[in-house]
Amino acid sequence: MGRKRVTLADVARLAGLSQTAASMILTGRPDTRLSAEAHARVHAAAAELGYRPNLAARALRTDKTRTIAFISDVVATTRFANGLIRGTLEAADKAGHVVLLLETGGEPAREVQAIEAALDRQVDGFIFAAMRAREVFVPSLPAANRVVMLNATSRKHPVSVLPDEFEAGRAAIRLLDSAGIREGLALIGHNQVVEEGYFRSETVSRRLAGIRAEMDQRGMSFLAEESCWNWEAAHGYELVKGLLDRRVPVEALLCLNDRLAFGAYQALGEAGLRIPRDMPVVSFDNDELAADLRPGLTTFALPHEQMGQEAVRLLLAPEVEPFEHLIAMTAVLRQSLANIGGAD
Amino acid sequence: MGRKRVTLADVARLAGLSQTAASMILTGRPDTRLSAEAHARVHAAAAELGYRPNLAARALRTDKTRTIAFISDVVATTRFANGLIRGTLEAADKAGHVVLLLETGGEPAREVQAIEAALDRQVDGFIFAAMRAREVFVPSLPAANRVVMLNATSRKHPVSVLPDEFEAGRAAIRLLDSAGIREGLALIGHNQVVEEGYFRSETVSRRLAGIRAEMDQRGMSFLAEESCWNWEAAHGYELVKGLLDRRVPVEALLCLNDRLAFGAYQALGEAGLRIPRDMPVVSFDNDELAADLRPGLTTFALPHEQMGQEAVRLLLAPEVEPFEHLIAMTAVLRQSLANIGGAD
DNA sequence: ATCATCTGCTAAATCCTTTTAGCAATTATG
DNA sequence: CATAATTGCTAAAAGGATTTAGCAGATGAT
Repeated sequence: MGRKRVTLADVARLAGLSQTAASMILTGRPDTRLSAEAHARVHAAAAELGYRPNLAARALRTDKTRTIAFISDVVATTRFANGLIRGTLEAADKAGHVVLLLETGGEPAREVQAIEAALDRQVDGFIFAAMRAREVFVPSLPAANRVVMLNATSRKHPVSVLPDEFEAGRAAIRLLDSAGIREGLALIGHNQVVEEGYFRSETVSRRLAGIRAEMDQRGMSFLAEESCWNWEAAHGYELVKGLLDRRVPVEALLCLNDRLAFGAYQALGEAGLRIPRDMPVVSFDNDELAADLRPGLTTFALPHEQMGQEAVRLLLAPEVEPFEHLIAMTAVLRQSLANIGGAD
Repeated sequence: MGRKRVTLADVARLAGLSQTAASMILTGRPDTRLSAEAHARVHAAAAELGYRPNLAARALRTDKTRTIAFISDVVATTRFANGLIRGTLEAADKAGHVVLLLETGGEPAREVQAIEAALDRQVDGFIFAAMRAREVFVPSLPAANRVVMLNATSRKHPVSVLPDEFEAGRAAIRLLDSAGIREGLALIGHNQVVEEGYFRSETVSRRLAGIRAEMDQRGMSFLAEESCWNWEAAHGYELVKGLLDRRVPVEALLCLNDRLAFGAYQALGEAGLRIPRDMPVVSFDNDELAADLRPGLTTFALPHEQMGQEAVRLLLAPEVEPFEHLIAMTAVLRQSLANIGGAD
């Protein structure tokens, strides 16, 4: 009940040594000359009393808090956040750190507030995460602070972690080709503006660039490129329905994300077309719903969890190359593409 | 560059007053007798220097950190987490607090670790969140700590925030009845064990209890109750396909969650049945996918965001009734149920 | 024997606030 | 007019760690 917190002084007293000695021993200083016996006594005393250092006091002295700030634009609307946060949490935990979660809604004013709140608490580093990979405005920070951009890029802060979209684009084409699909392929969700990288997603433009590069190399080309602004299920439905209504002789779909693919499934279902027999479908993201679709959707997974882990690793590493760190997107093979040995 | 952090002493010096005065003025103490002029000078000095208090120092002195710990079993697997976290973040932000996010995977050892990490950082309160509402084991905490259970219950900690599942169950039946559906109704996802509340979900058993209570009152009963253990899309598919194969003359489906409903859609689609004309569907959760289904799924929304907000409110309120605080689940009307003025 | 070096340890300062106790001058009270 | 109360403010302690500077005794070098 009324027992006060155990302090270092208590430990020192029980061990019969000075606070200095206790501190040095417990923090594991390297070149101290304290005896083995002193070490043993201090550790024993700490264990006996259940000593836990007061981190506020330590922070006051050392300016280190073993806390990292995760500042994201939106946790809310997107299920993508989960993986990034989970990976971050996991890696932080392993490194004995803890995560302060802050959300800005992408509004500069709230970004400034969030940064100040984090600075006030003397976090050891910042992870700025965007839910759609893009160039993010980051208000200026005292130079000493370490920053990693997660699923985002920034002029000021060159260390960033991104999915390897270009390579995924290439791999998707290779996968289709190796399944015997070289013609009659429709691209669902092409968007000129996105492709040029002006808006929304830095990386999705690379996804497309990878697709086109690999197709060029193999002498392939799209039979149709259906374009839309947003990439929701409803848009996928409309685009594919349009294709079918116009009787374009499409033989396979490459959807730019899983929600578009979901919409495509709906349109194909209504038209009585079977996947993959009548129409194989390949997509990107590995959204949760990809596994729930019937048949399961073959898709290239955004490696969010690994990205979160990598961000923490970079943040805490003694030194780091100031580059983009690309994480591979692996194919998740399901039944929407036939002739391929499938896994879950 | 090399400029050090501005401290309270700097502010006091510039204002020509003592640190004590500066502290009292900036923390807005009520009954101090400092002159209006002193107030003005201190505020001016603080503004001029861009003073921000060192929260570590303050925490050391006051034991308050304006930080709350959000300890959850799983952020990962479930999209439900988003709403809870977002609501928490929002309300915390409004109250000038910040959120430490910790994940335990439901493992007691990690729970203990997470609590210690949070205690070490002197958080002002704990929110324990479970992704499926249930009784959660919480390792013992120093009695002084405030605790709110979010989407969870605990013997030790009586303040909890839960969705009002019972009432939602009743409302679902009322909604079906008012749409003219009184017979031929099938329940998808019934599960004896869940209903008795032994496992997984404290609240889903109430959902069922509400359904049954309202049906009894109206003299209604189910034509079929299809039971399964897990509530994934695949199970919904199997159950509904089974019903159709057995030619049970079902006229409407009440699914216990949206993923089951998703599976039901798939089975109905394959059988060539139209929703809602041939088969209306009503469900629970308002999962993200409910809006993306065709037709849109009418469902009772889990009010996760409000729940998160309420949890913070309760945590920071001066005093609180040690009860369950139930948050209403509102109907989201879409096209899967006809004869009802539909929204969105 | 003398001086330097090493060994094993500690006293005290420091980080930055908040808070307690109290001082000196002024005003009110009997 | 003496005493009490009020006003407006400050010095110093406290909170719990880390770190700097340095002490006393033992050992080694010359």
